[in-house]
Amino acid sequence: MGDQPSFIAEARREQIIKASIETLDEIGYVNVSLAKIAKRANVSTGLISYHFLDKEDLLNNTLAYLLKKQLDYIQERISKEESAYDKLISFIDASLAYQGTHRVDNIALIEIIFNARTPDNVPYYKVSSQEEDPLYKKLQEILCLGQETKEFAKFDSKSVSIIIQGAIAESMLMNGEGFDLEAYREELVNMVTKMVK
Amino acid sequence: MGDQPSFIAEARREQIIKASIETLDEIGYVNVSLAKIAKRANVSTGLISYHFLDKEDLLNNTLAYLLKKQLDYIQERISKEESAYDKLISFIDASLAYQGTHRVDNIALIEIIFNARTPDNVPYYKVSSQEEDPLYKKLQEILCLGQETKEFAKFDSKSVSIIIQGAIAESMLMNGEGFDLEAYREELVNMVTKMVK
Amino acid sequence: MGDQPSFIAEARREQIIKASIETLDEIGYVNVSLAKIAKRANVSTGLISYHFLDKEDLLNNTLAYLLKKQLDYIQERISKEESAYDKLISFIDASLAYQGTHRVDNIALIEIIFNARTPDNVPYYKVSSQEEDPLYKKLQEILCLGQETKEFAKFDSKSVSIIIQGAIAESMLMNGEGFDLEAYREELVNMVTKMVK
Amino acid sequence: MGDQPSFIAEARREQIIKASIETLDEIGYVNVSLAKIAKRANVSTGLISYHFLDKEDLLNNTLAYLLKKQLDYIQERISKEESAYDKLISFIDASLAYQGTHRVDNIALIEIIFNARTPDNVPYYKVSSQEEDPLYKKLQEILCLGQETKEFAKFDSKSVSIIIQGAIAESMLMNGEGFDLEAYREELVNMVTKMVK
DNA sequence: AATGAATGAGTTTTCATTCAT
DNA sequence: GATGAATGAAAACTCATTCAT
Repeated sequence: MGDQPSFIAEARREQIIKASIETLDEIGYVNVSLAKIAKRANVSTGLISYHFLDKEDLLNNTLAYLLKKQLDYIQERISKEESAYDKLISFIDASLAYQGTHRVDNIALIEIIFNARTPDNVPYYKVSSQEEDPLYKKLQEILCLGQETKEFAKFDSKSVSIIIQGAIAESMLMNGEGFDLEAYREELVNMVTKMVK
Repeated sequence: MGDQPSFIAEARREQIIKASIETLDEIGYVNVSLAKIAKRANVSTGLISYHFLDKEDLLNNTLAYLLKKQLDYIQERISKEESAYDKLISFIDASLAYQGTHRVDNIALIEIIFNARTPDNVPYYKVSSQEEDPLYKKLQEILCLGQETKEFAKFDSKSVSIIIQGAIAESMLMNGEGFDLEAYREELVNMVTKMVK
Repeated sequence: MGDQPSFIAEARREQIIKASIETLDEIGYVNVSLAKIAKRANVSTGLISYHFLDKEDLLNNTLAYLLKKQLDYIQERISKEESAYDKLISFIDASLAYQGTHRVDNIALIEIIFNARTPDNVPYYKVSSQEEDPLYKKLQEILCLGQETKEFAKFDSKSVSIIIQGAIAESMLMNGEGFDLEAYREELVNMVTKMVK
Repeated sequence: MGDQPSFIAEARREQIIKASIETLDEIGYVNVSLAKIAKRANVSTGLISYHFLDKEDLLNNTLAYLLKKQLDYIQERISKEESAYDKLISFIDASLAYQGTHRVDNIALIEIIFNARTPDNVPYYKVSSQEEDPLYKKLQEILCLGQETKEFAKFDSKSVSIIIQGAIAESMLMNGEGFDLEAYREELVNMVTKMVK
């Protein structure tokens, strides 16, 4: 009747996306198939094709879902802070915290970004950087703000945002007994403070 | 009579590994198949199975080849420096330079590490971190050396090595017109100097 | 909603099983492939994988189908007789008759039993003997019944059932012009009568 | 120089045939490959192709080797007896004994006979029966001899030889705890005596 | 909106065989 | 005589996708 997807359709799409996330975490992008996602979602394979154009479309939607979830989480924390410095620390804290509390989402995110390619074979990790990534924009915004308010020293905000994002991303890959997230957070805040002040 | 592989076998293996690297760069881990690698190497698929146990074995050998190549490159640069600080800057310079001069190798490396999983589905990027990665060991070694010689201030060498590695790794993903590697290098050296001194 | 396979699925399964039987007869277990069975059944290979777990599963189902068919045929004949002796002769007659009227089924049965092995390489002909084979049980039952009713003399029913089954099985392998089934039937009944009376 | 195969060639052929027998026993006809036989014989696959025309030729030679071994064994025992009856019992004893003492050879024999087919897809078990099989001929010879000497009663020697061969063959398939070969031998001799006298 | 049946292409792997050395 | 390198075909199986119902 209308153009909007019905409630039930929207619910199904989310159900499938969630199954997709769990499957990505469990067996990895390479081993993921629509059949396995369908089984986990308790629906038929045909239904996935009905709700999504194709496999690529499903994974793009899953990626968008994950990115939005992460962005919302972090943005909400930042918005509570006033000063640029407090926002920056909050950005780091939230980013690190998200890894701990949303492990499955995080793995799924990594799996898609580092495995998916556009139809002309450009890797997503090359596409979705800096220019377009809202998290990158947010971080740079904070750094620029701090420089405007003289909270921060002079530096190339682009480069520093890459360094900070790298420090956050790299810690995602750490696991096992050897890694103490709390200690890392403290040292990272330390170092970032040295960098920007 | 010996157990060592013959010259000709070794040459073929390297030929196949190189074809594997180029194919990984071009179409990505997910789309790689033995048939495509074979076509690029101008050999039959059967020959790949003859020289390698299976696909996993081929990619493990490709990974080892790439890691050794990268490590050799960086280590050679570091060894020319005397002080811990010079070694550290050299480590960063060499790491960034390697990205520029070995683009294809680098993409192939990323593709394998972020896509391959062990038979029981543990991602390689979780397996091959810190504890075992010789590059990580090298970096930490330099940091500890600097602290012993009082060149560097006190800090948690593990955490700082993650930050530095993250800054290097993150820049690998940058490409396109927006990114100025030279400027990034300069700012990174700047910031690392602030961190360790 | 139920767990039972749909009518159409069941029909397809039987169609594939029948194609499997014909193919086994024509080219033998060793040369059988899913592709050849699919071609004979006029379906795609994928459909076989859709309806059966794997090749082993298909052949196990084919075997079960053949065994049930044979057992039903023989049991129906036996049940019409009253005395143990009549049942015994009926068992032999039915067994021999089945070979003549179900030549293709019989070859397929032999092909599977003498060629298939369990995943740990135990031949089926070692697995499916005496203890479990319902035909063996039936035969022994008849022999024991005859001994209880004093129709038969004393003898080791296990051994005699092996002798009789052997005589039936061996004749399956006879073909060509030289073999006169009717004469064999007569002599076998003769000899079995001598054995049990 | 001459036309006869050299000693060394003959030795190699036997080495390969023996490896072939062991492999047939272990993994069955269906799973046998030249590569596996070569590995067991500690030679290259190429060498098998050098000494035998092709796979079929190797298995035909293996079959001939096994049949001769079995025939020699049984014939040697029979020849020691004088009367037809003693020869007959000796035939049965030797046949049953061979199974116990040459288990591996026996399995290999079964595997070839029930799996191999001629190029036009006629199963070996249909080809090698009665008319041509020397063991069958031997058995029939004994039965006819006994009838000539009046040791035995009148019966169709062809049919009875099938019954006896069947009784022997069937017991080959028996294994496991349930089967008592000694008891079976005794009862079989019993019954055969009833049949022929 | 949803399913299950079906396809055809593509996957990895194994195989018998050949041949230069 | 013997090897190891190489091929091309065929194997079993999985997959994304389509479609009738």
